[in-house]
Amino acid sequence: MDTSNSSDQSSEVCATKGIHSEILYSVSQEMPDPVALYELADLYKLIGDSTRISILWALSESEMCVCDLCALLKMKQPAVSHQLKNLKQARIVKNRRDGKVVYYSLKDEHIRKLLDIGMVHIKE
Amino acid sequence: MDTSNSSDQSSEVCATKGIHSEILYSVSQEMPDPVALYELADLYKLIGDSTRISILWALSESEMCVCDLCALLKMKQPAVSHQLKNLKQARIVKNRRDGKVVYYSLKDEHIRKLLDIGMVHIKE
DNA sequence: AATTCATATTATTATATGCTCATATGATAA
DNA sequence: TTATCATATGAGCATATAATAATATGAATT
Repeated sequence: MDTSNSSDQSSEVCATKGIHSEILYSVSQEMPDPVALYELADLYKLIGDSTRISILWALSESEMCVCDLCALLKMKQPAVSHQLKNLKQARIVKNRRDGKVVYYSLKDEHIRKLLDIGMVHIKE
Repeated sequence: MDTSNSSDQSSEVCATKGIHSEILYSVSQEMPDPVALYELADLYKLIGDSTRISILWALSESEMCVCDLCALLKMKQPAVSHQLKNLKQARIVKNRRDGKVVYYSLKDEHIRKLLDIGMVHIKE
C-alpha cells in the first residue's frame, strides 16, 4: 500500500508531527540505548585525532617507549604523554615500566581492525 | 655497561637522541603517509560524535527524512541538518529530494561495519 | 503570486580539546 | 644524598566544534 518514490497521503508527509511513523517506530526499535551510543562515540572520538591515531598505528607495529614515540611523531614529550594518558584511560593502551623507561603497547586487537577498515574506506 | 634484566646495550637507553633506533626505524617504515593518517583521523572524528553516530545508526536501518531524524533524536532541525551536512561533505551519506522532503541514506556499508566493530569493543 | 511546509544556511555563543611551558614524580647512578 | 634522565602532570592559551536563534531557499498548493 505504501510507495517508494512518489507521494502518498497517510503518514507520508512530514506535517511537523505526522512524519513517517512506521519507519520511525521500526528504526527506534533498532537503536542501541543512548549510553552505548555515547560510549561508541567516545571511542571513535578518541581514535579521531591524528596524533592519537599515529600513536596507535605505531603501537600496532611494536611496543614503544614515550621517547621513541616523540621521535617518531616529531612531537614534544608532554604532548605525547597527554595523549597516551587519554588512550590509557580509555583502556586502549597499556604500559609497563622498565627502570626509567615506560613502554606502551596496544591492549587488544580491535583497534587495529578499526584502523584497517577505516583505511580501506579512505583508499576507496 | 649493561643495565637491568632484559636490557641489551646499544640502542637500549633513551639518551634524548639515542633511543631504540632499530624499532624506531622499522616502525617508521610501516607508518602510512601523514596525509592518509589525517584523513583517517577525520573519518573517525566524524563518527566520533553521539549525534552523528545516532544518525548513522538510524540510516543504516532505513532511509529517513530530516524530520524523521529530528523526531528520533529529539533534536532541533537545524542541529540535525548541520550534522547531515557534515556527513554529506564527508561522502558518508547521500540524499535525494522528493517534493519538499529530503531523504538521507548511507552511501556505503563500510560505516556500518565500523559501527559494529566499535560496538563489539564497547561491549567487551 | 502568495502561502505553507521541509530543509538549509548564517552568525553567534558556549564548550571541548590539543598543545605549550613549567614543574613534579619516579627511578637510576655517582 | 645529589644529580640526571624519562615520563607525568597542571595551568593557560588558542582553536575547533556543536547547538541555538533567526533567516533564507526551494518546492508544492491555493
